[in-house]
This record gives sequence, C-alpha cells and structure tokens, in this order.
Amino acid sequence: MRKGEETRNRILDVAEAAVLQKGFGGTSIEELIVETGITKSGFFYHFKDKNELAKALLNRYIENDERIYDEIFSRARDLMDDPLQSFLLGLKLLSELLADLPNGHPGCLVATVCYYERLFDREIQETNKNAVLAWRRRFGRMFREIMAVYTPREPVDVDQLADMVSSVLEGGIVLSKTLKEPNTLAEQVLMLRTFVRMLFLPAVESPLAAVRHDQLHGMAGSGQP
Amino acid sequence: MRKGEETRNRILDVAEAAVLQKGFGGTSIEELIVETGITKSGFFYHFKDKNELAKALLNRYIENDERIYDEIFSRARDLMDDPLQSFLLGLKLLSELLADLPNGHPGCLVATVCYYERLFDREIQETNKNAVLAWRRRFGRMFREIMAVYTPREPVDVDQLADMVSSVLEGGIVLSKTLKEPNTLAEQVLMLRTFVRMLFLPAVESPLAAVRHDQLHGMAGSGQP
DNA sequence: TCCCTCCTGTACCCGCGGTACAGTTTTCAG
DNA sequence: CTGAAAACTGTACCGCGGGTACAGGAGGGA
Repeated sequence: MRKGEETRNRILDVAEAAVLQKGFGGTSIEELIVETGITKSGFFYHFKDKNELAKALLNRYIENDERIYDEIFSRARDLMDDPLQSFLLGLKLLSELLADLPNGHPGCLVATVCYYERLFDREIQETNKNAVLAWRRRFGRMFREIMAVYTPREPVDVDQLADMVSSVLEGGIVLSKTLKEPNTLAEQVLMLRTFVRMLFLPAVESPLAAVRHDQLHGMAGSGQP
Repeated sequence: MRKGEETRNRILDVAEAAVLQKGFGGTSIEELIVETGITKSGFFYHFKDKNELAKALLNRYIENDERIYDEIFSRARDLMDDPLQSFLLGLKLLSELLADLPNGHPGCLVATVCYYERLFDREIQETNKNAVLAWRRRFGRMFREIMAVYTPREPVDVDQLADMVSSVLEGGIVLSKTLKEPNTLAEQVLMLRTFVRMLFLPAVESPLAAVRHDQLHGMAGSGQP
C-alpha cells in the first residue's frame, strides 16, 4: 500500500522530467521502466496505459503548481497588507524562485498537453483547460482586491489582466527553454511586475510614491547577485 | 523539378497542421502519406527521415512568420510616421489578424520544437533559438527607435521589453489553444499594447492624449464584432 | 533516344505500446 | 505466526509505425 505509492511517484518523477524534455510521444515506456528500475509488468500494474500516466502526471503537476502559488502569494500577503504591494512582492518572490532553479524552468506540462491535444481524451483536455481557468480565477481575485483600492490608469478587463500573468509565464518558459537562458523567464516576470506597478501606481510625484519606487527598484536589482 | 516542389509543399502543409495538433511524436508518417495521397517511398524520396521533415517544417514556418511580421509592421510604418504610434498600430493590426483566424491560432512550431527538444539534432535546436533571437532583434530595433523619441516612464531593458512581445504571443497561443477561446490571444496582444502605450506615453492630461485614449479604447472594443 | 526527376510497389527489420496471464515476493492486519 | 491482499516479476506474443533496401515505371526535357 505505502510501497506502491512510492513506486508510483518514482515513475511519475521520471516520466515528468522525460515528458517535459521530449513530449509525450517522444517518451517511451521502455525508458521509464529502465530509469525507474521496474519491469514492464510493474509499470502497467500502476498505469493501465499511457493515457492514464498522462492523466496522473498532469493532475500531480497542477496540484504542485497550485501549491507553489498558494505559498508564494500567501507569504507575500503576510508581509504586505496592501493588496497591490502584496501582489508586487509575490511577483518578486516568484521571479527569485524561478531565477534560483539551477537548470532553468523544466517546462510546463499544461503547455505540453496543449501542444499534444488530439492524442489524449476529453478528460485530460478538460483538466488542462480547468488549470488555466484556475489561474485566471486566482490572479483575477488578486486584481479585484487591488482594484477595490486602486484605480487603474487605463481601463482593463480583470480576466484579461489575470490571463496576462499566465501568458507571460507560459511564454517566458518557452523563451527561456529555447534560448537556454534561465534568467529570461525571471526577467519576464519582473517585466510583468513593472506593467502591474505602472498600471495601478500614480505617476511618481508624491514623496510616498517616490520612496516606494526606490524601494521596489532596489529589490528588482537584487535578483541576480 | 516544379512538380517535386509542389508535392513537397503539400506534404509540409499536411505535416504542419498535424504536428501543431499532436506534436512530432504524435504525428505518424503513415497518416501524412494517406492525407497527401502519396506512397511511403514517395515520402522518403522528399525527406530522408522525420528529422529532415522537422527541419524543413521549422524553416518554412519561421520564414512565413517573419514575412507576416514584416508585412504588418511595414504597413503600420507607412501609415504612422511616429515610431511609437506605428508600433502601437502594428500591435493593433496583429491582434485583428489573430482575431480573424477562423479556428484560432493553430499553434507555434517554435514552441512545439521547444517542448520536444531532445529528439532533434543540434541544428534544429539552433534554428529554433535563432528564430527567438530574431524576434528579440526585430522588436528590440523597434523599441530602440521609440526610445530615441520617447523616454520610458520606468527604466527598462530593451531586450527584455522585446522578449515581452514574444512571451505574450507564445503564452497567449498556449492559453487560447488550451481554453479553445480564439479571442484570448488577440486580447493578450491588446493588453501588451496597453503596456507599451503606458510605458511611453505621458499621463493622460493633454487634449491630444485624451483624444488618443478614447480612440484607442474604442478600437479595442471593435476587435470582436 | 536517353537520362533525370519523381515517384510506385514490395518486402522486410526492429522498437515500442499494449495484452495476457501465471507465478513470486512483500506487506500488513488479525 | 498466518494468510490474504498488494506489489510486483517473467515470458510470450501482437500490431503499428519508423525506417531501409531496392527494383522498376511514368513523364519530360536536351
């Protein structure tokens, strides 16, 4: 019972790394069992086919992803009471986390599935769609809190603004992976941060705003020591 | 000679659509020859293996991609003399073009290759990397022209700003495809436009700026009739 | 006429996904 | 300690798809 879970997770670990590098079609079950140190029969004991492996992989990935966002933004919420400052800090923390990944971001399974859609069943595509919608709700909620306090400089749709966060992350991953420049993703997140800050913070004029600006600029610079 | 080129292009057309839907690993040569109405031998006459197909596919895709950007932004350049206004118009034209795609954006081959890297040779990965660098140079050049006239409200790195365009496009495609919402990609491009406008245009105060604001807002709404 | 391009047809190899099923070891509850 | 369920191993087999090898044929231009 306990042992089974552990083996299953080991398979998922190996499979996730392989799938993010080579896609689902490019990952053979053969190589998974070799690297996991299990037999073919053992593999099919845990997953009845590749589709079920994909399902488990995606669900685990999404859960983990959500957990990370929960942690980062709740930590930011604890440190800053203002919703805008808290969100900006969250983006800063996120960019630092991404910059600290030793080999860069390994890739997003949601994107992998997106570019593989036709080979999986409706359920997986639905799961994937829901993951993106969850991002939209998550960041949308944050932007609504911000907008309860701040008026955006330009009229923007909250959902579209929330999607912008997901876009920059997904796109930044693609750029970072393709260029093999781990920093690019972190920089893009900071660029997004600049966007959000500009959108909600008034033109730098008041002493308070000036202080805030220096403070944030200083933080942004401390990303890559 | 002429006939061979035509068949080759037909194969590439079929292959591109299939690969964007199912990835390289998920696309069988069998289905390509069936849909193209050619035999297996015929296929291997044109491409000695799948890697060479991928190479041809990617090169063709990138050329076409570059051509589209050339057209859009040179058209915008003809209509507007100011580099900023020209760039903003270009983004508007791009978002309209994307919104008019009947089934939404089919996907970007650069991203497909990025999520499939390990299965191709160095050359393809290099080509892919160069495509992203070309985007960086293209948009970087535009932003440099803009910065020769306008001072950004916040200090930004030109390359990172240029990458932001690529990020939002790549990320927007992933979101759009996953959600099966064709509009999402176009909206993200307009969101990026808002970012660029805010970054370079002074706070709305002058009558000119006010007019411009209304005008742009009206245009943004006309995207999906 | 001859050669070159552009294919078709046939036959075959192998790796991989997947099935089937019998047997073995490990784990843990009673 | 025992027994049953869980967690595997081993073996054998199927079909599909990528890829190779090669022989040959249609059509067109020099």
